[in-house]
Amino acid sequence: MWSVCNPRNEEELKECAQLGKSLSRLSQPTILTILAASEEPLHGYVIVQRAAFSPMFGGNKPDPTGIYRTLKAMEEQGLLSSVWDTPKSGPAKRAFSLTKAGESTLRRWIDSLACYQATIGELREEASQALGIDLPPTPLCSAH
Amino acid sequence: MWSVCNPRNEEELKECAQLGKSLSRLSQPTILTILAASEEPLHGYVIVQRAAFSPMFGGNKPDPTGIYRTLKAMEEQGLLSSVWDTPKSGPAKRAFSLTKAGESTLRRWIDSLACYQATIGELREEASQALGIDLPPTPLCSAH
DNA sequence: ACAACTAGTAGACCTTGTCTAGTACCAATT
DNA sequence: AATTGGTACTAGACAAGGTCTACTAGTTGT
Repeated sequence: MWSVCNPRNEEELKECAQLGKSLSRLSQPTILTILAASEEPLHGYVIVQRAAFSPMFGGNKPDPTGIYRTLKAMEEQGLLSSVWDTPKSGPAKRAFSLTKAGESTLRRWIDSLACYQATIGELREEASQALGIDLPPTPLCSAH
Repeated sequence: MWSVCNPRNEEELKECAQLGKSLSRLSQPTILTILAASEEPLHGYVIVQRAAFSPMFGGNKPDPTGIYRTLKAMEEQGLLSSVWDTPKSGPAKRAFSLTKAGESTLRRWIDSLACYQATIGELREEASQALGIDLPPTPLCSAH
C-alpha cells in the first residue's frame, strides 16, 4: 500500500485507509525517475528498494510483484530496455535502463504531475469552502 | 476517464494516456465536496452532472455506473445517507446527503489532499533533478 | 545447519474506473 | 401518434493497478 501520509501508528493508518488509502498510477513515474537518476542499469530488486525511499512510499517497500509487473509492461511499451545478467555465480537477473522514449515520457510526466498537483489543490480548496473552513495553509503532513 | 489535463484534441489525449491516464481514488472526496456544498440532498444523477465540473473531471461527465457504485459503497460505510423519493409522476430516485461521519471524513480528506500534493510535488522535483532540468515554475497546464 | 539476504516468478484477489446496454418515465418536437 | 432527448437508475463484463501468499534458487554470515 502506498503510504503517502507515512502514518506512524495503526490508528493513523486506519484514518488514512478510510480516506481512500492513497494515490495510484504513480509507480511508472517513480520507476522512470529512479532509472533516470542512475548512471547504470538497475536490477528490479534494486528498483524496489530505491522505490521505498521515493516520495510515493514513505520508506515502506512496495510489493515487488507489482513493480516487476509494471517493469515488464513498461518494457513492452518501449519505455525501458533490459538485458539478462547471468553471472557465473548468483541468480540470473535482469538489468533495466531507460530508453529515449522512457526519458521523454518522464519529461512529459513532469508537466502532468504539475497538473495533478493543481487539480488536487483545487479539490482541496473546494472541499474547504464547502465546509466553511479556512484553508489550512500548513499542510499537516508529518512526513513532509 | 479522468481528464485532469483537460486535453483539447486527440493528440493531447493520447499523450496523457501514455503518461498513465490520470489520478484515481479521488471520486470519494469529489462526491463528499459536492454534497457538502449543497443545501439539500442530491440525486445521484445530479451528483454525476456536478462532478463533471469539479476539478477532477474537466467538464467531461464521469461514468454514472462508477459514481452510483461509489455512492452505494459510501452509504454502506456510513458516510452518506439516502432516502427514496417516489413522486407520483416520474421515476423513483434516491436522494443522498452527508452524514456527520461523511463530514468529518471530508475534513480529514483536506489534510490528506495536502499530503498528496506535497508527495506529487516531491516526485516532480526528483524527476526534474534526475533529468537535469530546471523545474518549470509555471505548470504548463492549460486547464488551470 | 540455519537464517537472512538477493533476485525473481506465479496465481489469486480486490478496488476503481470503463464500456455497453438496458429499463422506465417524462416533455417537447415532428 | 411516433420519435427524440433528457431524467434516473441498474446490470454485467472487463481491464488496470495494487495487494497478498507463496514459491524457487543461489549466496552470505552465524
